[in-house]
Amino acid sequence: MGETSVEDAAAAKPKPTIVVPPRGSMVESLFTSGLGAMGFSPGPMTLVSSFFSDQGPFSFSQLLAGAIASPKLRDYANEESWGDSSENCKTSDDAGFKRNRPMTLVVAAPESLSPPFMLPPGLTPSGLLNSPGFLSPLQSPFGMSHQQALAHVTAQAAFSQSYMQMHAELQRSPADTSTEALVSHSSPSPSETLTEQINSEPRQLESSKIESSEVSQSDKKAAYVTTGDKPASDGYNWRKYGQKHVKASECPRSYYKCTYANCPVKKKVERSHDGRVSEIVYKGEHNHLPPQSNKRKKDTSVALDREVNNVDENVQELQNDETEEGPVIVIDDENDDEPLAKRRSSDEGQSVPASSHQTITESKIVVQTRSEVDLLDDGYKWRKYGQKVVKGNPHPRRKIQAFSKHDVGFFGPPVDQHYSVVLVTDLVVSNPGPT
DNA sequence: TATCTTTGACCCTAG
DNA sequence: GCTAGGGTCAAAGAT
Repeated sequence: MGETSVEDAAAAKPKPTIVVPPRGSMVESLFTSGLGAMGFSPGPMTLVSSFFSDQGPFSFSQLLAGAIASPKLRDYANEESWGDSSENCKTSDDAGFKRNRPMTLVVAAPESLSPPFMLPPGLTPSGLLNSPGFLSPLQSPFGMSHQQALAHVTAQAAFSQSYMQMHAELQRSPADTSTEALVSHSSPSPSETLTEQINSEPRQLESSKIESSEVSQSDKKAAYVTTGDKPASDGYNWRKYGQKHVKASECPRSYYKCTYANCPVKKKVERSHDGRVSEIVYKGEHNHLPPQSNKRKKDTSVALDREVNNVDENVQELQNDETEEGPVIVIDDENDDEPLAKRRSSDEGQSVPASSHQTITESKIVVQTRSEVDLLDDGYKWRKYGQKVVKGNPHPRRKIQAFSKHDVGFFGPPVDQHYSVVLVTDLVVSNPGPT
């Protein structure tokens, strides 16, 4: 991922904002009360894209922008007075929006789409991205890194927006605002509904995949990225064929192949030093149904179950790390034609069928925060590994790195003492599974 | 004995 | 053409 492109992305577009409101309950209650009871059963991208179906075909990026730009949502934000003001959030004229917003979470939208979009209250970015209500790794069959989760945040936001449209009269509930409330909800949340949908029937998966394919027509890359996946329950058998330390990550990376005959699917699993899974990257598409019985080897099951447990632990810890004030986060999703990573020609041939449903976009997420980068409240710890003066930017750029794939340019405070941080990651819109 | 994991070496690609 | 880095192979060891 080129640093230049990150600079371009940061410099080219003004970043409208999404705001993390103070701890509240309404949207949270949306996620906890569940949409499943409403009888929804399309795939996740169907759900998201259907909200904007009357506006023509959209890429995932556009969907995200659409969520951000929703006037309904803005109206709702005004009504609820979730946040107080910030100069960085002067992307709309809604004074009410500015009134009560605390530290802000800002997600960028295309230039023409400026109204901010409110995220569920009561969640800091880290908690938000890792809460079960947002397709937690345990619930999602393919999980996501926190940057990828950012994209899901906006997708979920679009989802909640639609929900709010359908329930305009929904009253504000005094629900528990604690993270535990999100964890222990009994009825399926919208995200759960989505996840269950993905998990359920191959036929439904087919539908989901088609939707995701439609959503990301412009994407040219294949392979899907997951984090904190639930390997033990992904239904497939894997054989480890390699492990390596990669420079981009402090975590050792393990390589797995699907053991099914002639199945081209591979996955990479990265673990942190303490053995926790930090990222799982799938590549290719299964050409078979998942094994129905417990045919997996005992060792594999044990190892993978351990991964699942680790991911659970991670969610808990990140939630515990939450603070009241969240950073300003800007999502700038760009679908460029840059190669995702070096790929061997043999891989390209086997893993990217012409009709591949797997899509991936290289996403740049700009985070604005009042805090120093080391304190960036996204639930992860960062280390500085470089600093340089960037042409056209009076502030030195500090480079920080988290687990892997997150190349970050860090700018000085541009406005109102907010720092801009560009996260570069692989945003996934995909539904792995049998065909 | 079979299967799986480990790990060093090799291959390929990008810069 | 060289080098660095990621991905894969395959022999050896472990279970």
